[in-house]
Amino acid sequence: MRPSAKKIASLLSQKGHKLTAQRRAVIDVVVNSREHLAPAALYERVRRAHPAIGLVTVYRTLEMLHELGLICRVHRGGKSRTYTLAPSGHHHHLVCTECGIVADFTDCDLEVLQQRLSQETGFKIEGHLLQFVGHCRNCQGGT
Amino acid sequence: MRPSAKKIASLLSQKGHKLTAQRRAVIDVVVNSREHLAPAALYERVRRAHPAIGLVTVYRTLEMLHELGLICRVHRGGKSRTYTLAPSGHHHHLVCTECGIVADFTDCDLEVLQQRLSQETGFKIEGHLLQFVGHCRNCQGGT
DNA sequence: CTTATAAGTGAAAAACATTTTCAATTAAGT
DNA sequence: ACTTAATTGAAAATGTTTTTCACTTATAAG
Repeated sequence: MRPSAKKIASLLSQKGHKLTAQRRAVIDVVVNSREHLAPAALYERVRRAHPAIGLVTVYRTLEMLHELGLICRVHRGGKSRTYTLAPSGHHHHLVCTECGIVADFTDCDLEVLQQRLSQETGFKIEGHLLQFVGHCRNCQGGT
Repeated sequence: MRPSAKKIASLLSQKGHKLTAQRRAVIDVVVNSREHLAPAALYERVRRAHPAIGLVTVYRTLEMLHELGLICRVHRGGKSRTYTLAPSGHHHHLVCTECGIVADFTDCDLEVLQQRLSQETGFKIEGHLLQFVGHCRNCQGGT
């Protein structure tokens, strides 16, 4: 179940952050978007409800929400980051290289591999990034 | 076995590209570096052998080698790309978030997962990105 | 309800990595 | 050697993200 804007706002203030109109506006957009959005795209949408907001504030708010684990960030090849509401817990992505749509999935079964790598390399492994790329149903016909 | 500079150079000209001093210099650095290097870092090293080279040329050469599949590119969280000589075939990375060092590994066993996802989502999956992050042996003590 | 103040804001500038442009240079085939 | 299309490098353009700093405001205390 996706968290509501109210829930996120209240978590924010519990953590000692102020609840400004700008932050509410950013949270609203994130909560009401199914897609992964880049800061610039989010900024456009937020402006509809709050025309005076600055792009900087959007960046800052997204970073903050990300640090609190409330939204999730995906890096897409050098271009820009995208953010989306964090589904509860650990998950991964399936990205369409044609249209950029992102599907989520949750199970990955990497513990065994992780443990072996940890032993072999001496790394203390703290996380992983798993992402499949391909073409979504809609983009399979075309050139 | 890692390909030699000669081998790469000859592949380049086979593909109809000119063999310039600048390209040779970039190839030499890539072949002689064990690490994954960002274009700027590569540029610094190439300048030792070829002081007049431009950063643009380094970018262009890396892009070209990458398109030919001769070197491999890693995206590291929004910052910059890094390049390294392509080990033969499929492989993945283990990145230290402290010092940025990258270790490679080759086996990932994702076929089963991939097939299931493909069925569930309708995606035609063409590849995947698997990367572990953590702290390497040297960076585990510090703050 | 005021007040104090630390947190938050936005415009502009800085900081980056990367790409584009374009005139000058050069590798490689004839 | 000659020709020419590919390549180069400086500078400018682009695009994203961060920093700076003077101004504003949410929130807690009185």
